[in-house]
Amino acid sequence: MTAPPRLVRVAVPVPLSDALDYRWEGPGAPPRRGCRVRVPLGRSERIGVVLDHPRKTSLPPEKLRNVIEATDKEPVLGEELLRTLRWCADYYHHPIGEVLNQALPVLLRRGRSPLRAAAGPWELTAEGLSQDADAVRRRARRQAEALDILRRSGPVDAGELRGQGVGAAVLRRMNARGWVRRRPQGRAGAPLEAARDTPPTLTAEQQRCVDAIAASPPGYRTWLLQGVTGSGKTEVYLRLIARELAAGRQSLLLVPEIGLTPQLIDRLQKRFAQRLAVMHSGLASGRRLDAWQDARTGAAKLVVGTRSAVFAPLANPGIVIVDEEHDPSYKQQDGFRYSARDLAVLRAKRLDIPILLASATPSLESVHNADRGQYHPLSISRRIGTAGQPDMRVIDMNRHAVRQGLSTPLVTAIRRHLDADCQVLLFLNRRGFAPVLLCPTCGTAEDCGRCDARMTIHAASGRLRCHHCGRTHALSWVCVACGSERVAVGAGTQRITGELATLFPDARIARLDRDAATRHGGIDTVLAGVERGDTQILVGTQMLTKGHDFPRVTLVGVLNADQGLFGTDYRSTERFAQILLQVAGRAGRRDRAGEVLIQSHYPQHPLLLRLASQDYSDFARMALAERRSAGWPPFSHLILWRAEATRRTAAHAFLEQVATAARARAARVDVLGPAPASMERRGGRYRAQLLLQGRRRPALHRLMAELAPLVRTWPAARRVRWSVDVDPIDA
DNA sequence: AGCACGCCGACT
DNA sequence: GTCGGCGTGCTC
Repeated sequence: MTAPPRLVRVAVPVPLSDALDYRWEGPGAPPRRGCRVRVPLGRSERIGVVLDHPRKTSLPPEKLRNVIEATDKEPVLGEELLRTLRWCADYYHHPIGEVLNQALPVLLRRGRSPLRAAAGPWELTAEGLSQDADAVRRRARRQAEALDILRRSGPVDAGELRGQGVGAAVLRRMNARGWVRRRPQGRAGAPLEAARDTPPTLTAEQQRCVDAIAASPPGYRTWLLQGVTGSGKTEVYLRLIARELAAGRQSLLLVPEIGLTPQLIDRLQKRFAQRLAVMHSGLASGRRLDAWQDARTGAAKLVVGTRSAVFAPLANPGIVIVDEEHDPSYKQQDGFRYSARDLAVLRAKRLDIPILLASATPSLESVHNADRGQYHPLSISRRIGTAGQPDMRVIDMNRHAVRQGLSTPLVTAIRRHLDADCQVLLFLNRRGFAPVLLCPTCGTAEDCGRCDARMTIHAASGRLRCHHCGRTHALSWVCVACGSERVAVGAGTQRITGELATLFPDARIARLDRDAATRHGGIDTVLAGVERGDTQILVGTQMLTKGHDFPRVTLVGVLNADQGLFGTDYRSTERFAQILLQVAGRAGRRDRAGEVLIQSHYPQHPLLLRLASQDYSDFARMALAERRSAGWPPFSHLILWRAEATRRTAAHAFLEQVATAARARAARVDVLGPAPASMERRGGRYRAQLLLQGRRRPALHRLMAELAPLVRTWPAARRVRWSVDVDPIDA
């Protein structure tokens, strides 16, 4: 009688729907759920996470392979996260191994120890101390130097050692020999600093929000805070975080993009310096692991991060806060397409703690959830200070002279505000000099050869660039077709900036868009210039809309509102309203009254008229009524299959196959398409999509639970690039 | 996704 | 005669 094999079910980071079974033959008990293991896969090895210890497997015994080694003694993923991630794999119909992988910092994915990441100083071990430096010197000069330094000065930071000629590779080798080790160090527990700012007195409305949450019974509850721009939502977060700190609990604060919210991070640091862990994709992998570890151990009492921080391990969570909850950057747009906002709510529910979703312009889903009693509404309707709501007006572009995208009334207003020593913000959602290079003689525009799009003129570099695939080439004003001289049609931020320079030769003008942000010193430099008051006119794209507080801006100009008025997908109205009100909210803060001017050729457009009142709730009610009558989310649910291939037919044929399989199984699910994507050709690939729409989620997910694993086994699925998008935000 | 195997063109 | 193109198939 041989004992039955001890089995472990391992989620391996490959696009297979299910976890794989392995045999555990190692000494001792098999690793626990949530521990990483190194396993053979085909001819290579992977790091996977143990999900289960099945009694038996359906796999023929000869195919069962052994776990190579246990990577962890303690689970890297706790029960709560494991369950949540399992749920994610099911809900988003994404391979479990890839979902788990995504939730781990990259160093852990590669098998590193979570503990060894501690970026403490290096020190000698007893073994290292006993080495004869001179004997070592003959074979390894650098190692001998390291021995000398560490013997002389005790623990030394890696940076310091590098300065003295001892690189990371040398230390790694010595570490492998057991001569040196990294002294563990609590990174978030940096020297305690006194709070450097004094909390301001709350307004009555702010206080009501804090009190409502504080007074509610402990446990899960979703609060939806709708607070107009400039109403001091951040201070509400800070008070809630402080409450949790006092109770010894952690707070998780999600923000759309760290790079665009330096002011928020700055405020958090000033108030909670010693207990803050910041998590975002821009961090070096070591720092990221540090932050992850600090969150996990509880050393960090406040975890702030972008989308991926929703998977932060939390030792002792007390509250979750999602800032600008409507922001599209909470939705991952490739691979495992999760919504961090939705998952934050799910996690809070599982952790049984309150969650606050906040925005001046909440998503219609959240408004709807508040309307039907799922979420508890809170609101702040008044701004801090005496400024009040800005005055908003639409400029009829058909009735006024326009030069390079700037109408006479707007130019007059800019002059007036500059004369009053105030700042001006101009919003134009279009980078570059001009969006079209047109030949007036033969009427042809220069297209990107790889996308269904025009090339954008970037005058500064003298090049043409496609904003969709990044392709660029030299700019020639001579028409390739007929030899005539071509012209730049339309205006981007560069052109506007140039035009302003001629109109206001003495004004200090800056530009904030992706191009400007990546080139000189970045966003920070531009923002600092505006904050200091050096910059008088700031021209920018969407970046302007992301929560900056510019106290001296009194005029906001929206240069081309029409771009947003005629979107194609069901969400474009909502998106436009959010962008418009967010950018308008930059006008006038504290004690300065604001003015917003919107340039449009359709001044009577009902959406513009409605938004001019700046009553977002009123807009949301109307938009939800439209969604209801059209049967769009949140009154139905969507799952979008996308496919792209170098040949148009391949993408289409694949989705046609999916559609056929779906229709054969669909009960109470509408299968719409396949249809070409909104920009069919992009980067030389043809893109198509197939939409599954259902009144109720369970029917949709039952269908997908069968369909997705099935499709993954199709050979055809290997020949096109495809993905599944549950709750797409651009369908 | 990797990574092999496997069968057809230009080169040490 | 081989190196290597990517189609096909599999991974516990």
